[in-house]
Amino acid sequence: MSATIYDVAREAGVSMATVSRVVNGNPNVKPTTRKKVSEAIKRLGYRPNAVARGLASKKTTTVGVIIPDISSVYFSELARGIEDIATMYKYNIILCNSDQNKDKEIHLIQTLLGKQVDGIVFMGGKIDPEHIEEFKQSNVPFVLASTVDEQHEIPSVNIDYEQAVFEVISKLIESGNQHVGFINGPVDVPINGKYKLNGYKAALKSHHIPFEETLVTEGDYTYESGKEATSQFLSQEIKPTAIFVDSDEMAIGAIHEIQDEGLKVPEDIEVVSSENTRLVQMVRPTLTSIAEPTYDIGAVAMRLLTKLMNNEKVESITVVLPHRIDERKSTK
Amino acid sequence: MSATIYDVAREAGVSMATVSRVVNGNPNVKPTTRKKVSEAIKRLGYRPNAVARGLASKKTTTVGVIIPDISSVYFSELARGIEDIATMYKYNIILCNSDQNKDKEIHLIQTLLGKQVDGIVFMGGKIDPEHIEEFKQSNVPFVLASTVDEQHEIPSVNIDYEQAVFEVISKLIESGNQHVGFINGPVDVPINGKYKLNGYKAALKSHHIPFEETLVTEGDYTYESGKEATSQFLSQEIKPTAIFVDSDEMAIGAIHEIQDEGLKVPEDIEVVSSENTRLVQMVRPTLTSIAEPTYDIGAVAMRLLTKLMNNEKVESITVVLPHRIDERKSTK
DNA sequence: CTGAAAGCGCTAACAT
DNA sequence: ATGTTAGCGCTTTCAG
Repeated sequence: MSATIYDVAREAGVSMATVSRVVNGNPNVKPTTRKKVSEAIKRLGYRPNAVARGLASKKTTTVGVIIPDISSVYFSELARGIEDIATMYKYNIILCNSDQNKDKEIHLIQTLLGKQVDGIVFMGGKIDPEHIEEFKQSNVPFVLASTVDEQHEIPSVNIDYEQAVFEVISKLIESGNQHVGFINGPVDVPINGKYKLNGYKAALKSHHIPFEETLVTEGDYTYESGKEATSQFLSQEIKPTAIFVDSDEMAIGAIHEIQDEGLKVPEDIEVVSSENTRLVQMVRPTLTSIAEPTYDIGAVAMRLLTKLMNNEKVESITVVLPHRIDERKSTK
Repeated sequence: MSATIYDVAREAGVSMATVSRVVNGNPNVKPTTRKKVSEAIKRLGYRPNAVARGLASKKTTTVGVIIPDISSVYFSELARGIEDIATMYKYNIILCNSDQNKDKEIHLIQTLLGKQVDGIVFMGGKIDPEHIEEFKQSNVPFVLASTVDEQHEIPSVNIDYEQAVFEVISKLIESGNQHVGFINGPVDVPINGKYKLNGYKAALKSHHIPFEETLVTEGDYTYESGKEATSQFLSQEIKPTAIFVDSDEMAIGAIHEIQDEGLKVPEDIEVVSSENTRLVQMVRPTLTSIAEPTYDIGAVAMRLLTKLMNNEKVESITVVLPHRIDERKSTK
């Protein structure tokens, strides 16, 4: 067995309260006794038991992170942002994959709360009343990262997806494209089905271009689905001369499908993507993309959570990070 | 405050011991009392406090995962394998990025042990005596994933890197390449500097080809470093006609550099990669690669850890998973 | 089948 | 500046 605070106290000839004080850096300890205790600690190889500490103090310095899929490039960059800031503030993270499945999500929240995490960063698709209920019932703060709560009740960190898509589509139209295709992500998640789609429609409208049902489709973020959607576009009567794709992986699929059909990007068809992961550099032509600050979304979300856990004042519960559009070789 | 086991006991008119039994599925409870307790639990919205349970039982059902960088495609796939199996066995994981920095690694181990994790999956570069010391001092099991301990003292899950590289290089030689380049990962990690390099040299030797210093170089796994290393190769007197690259991202860099120089893959230069992540499908030509079962390494490592935590018998402490070579369009 | 009671290792008043 | 003393919420003998 490893040494306990009691062993250290005995070894150093002081009470456990004093040991606790030096372990926790409490200044009310005479330097000489501090030294005595420190030596006893070293001699015994004492390491504080965080579980006991958590039970007594009701703080675990651990936060829960619920993420759809850590093996996705996009989410793993987000996760890295979260973890870096967590580390900076001395928190550890319990990482859970939800696969965007609501039952799993609810179950994970329960498990994490049972483990007494001090807060939770949640990434998911659709937030519905059942989620909100869980968030509110719990007595620890939640922050949504890259996930929107349409009611703006829950703290969240995002970019303005609608605006970003509006800009991209407008640019494409203004540079002469009358038929702009849109390969969206699953539309049951509001970011896609609502905000991004709205941005797309708004851009068309403001340029007096009629909305064409067949130019909008849905993929599942895989390379293959991007390829298939593009294949469908190319076989239609109304073919797009530019395609906006909701993920880098799908966008690479789109480019390859276009090239496989003997067409050129961007000469024949322009392609714009939406995540700006490292992948954009790894395809020829390199991908123009909405530059979503993925890492930063995670980092800012975690930072916001630390404030909430600390009962610090926060200016705004809903933070919207700026985005850019990084132009590369897949557009003219 | 949320309800405690004591509240439930009172509500149900039983002792806390009985509540504990029903919560833990102990069969020694009369069905009627079980029912009474279950109802009280539901009524009060009772949720067991895992921290208290952990303190009393000395088990946290949480394992630590130390990983170089979760945002890397390779490691995030490994992590997903770990997490899936952990979930299957009712464990949660505390995920920590080490950046392959030894001081951080040691510090993380300390932190995780302080949090009383039941076991640790460790991924890193070089395992040296200081690590081994930590592993042995602790009283919880460790498993190395995709990380070799040259002494075979610590349980680990890997593929046979030396053999895999031997096969790849042999194939390349046998199909007519006299000059095979090798862009390795950082050689201070034994998997690269020792095993993979040995495999490379052994293949040359068995085909009576002299080792050529300038055909072996080192990258840092980034796209850019793959491109640079290749550029260097192409400017040399002795140019490779085939290149084996230690990561998909670097391999894509290599392909692009070759193409940017007006050469063709595989006609002028063949390229083989080594991770077989999803990236291999996302480049043209698609990448021939050593198929390392990344997800499985994580999954098997976690499974091994569960056995160790459970004091189950394990056939072998050192598991070597099979690998394949998946041929695609970047080789003839 | 159920209850009583003693901790698990630590923090946090409250004393001194 | 240091010690005493309750718990924190649960598991786990040990009785009965």
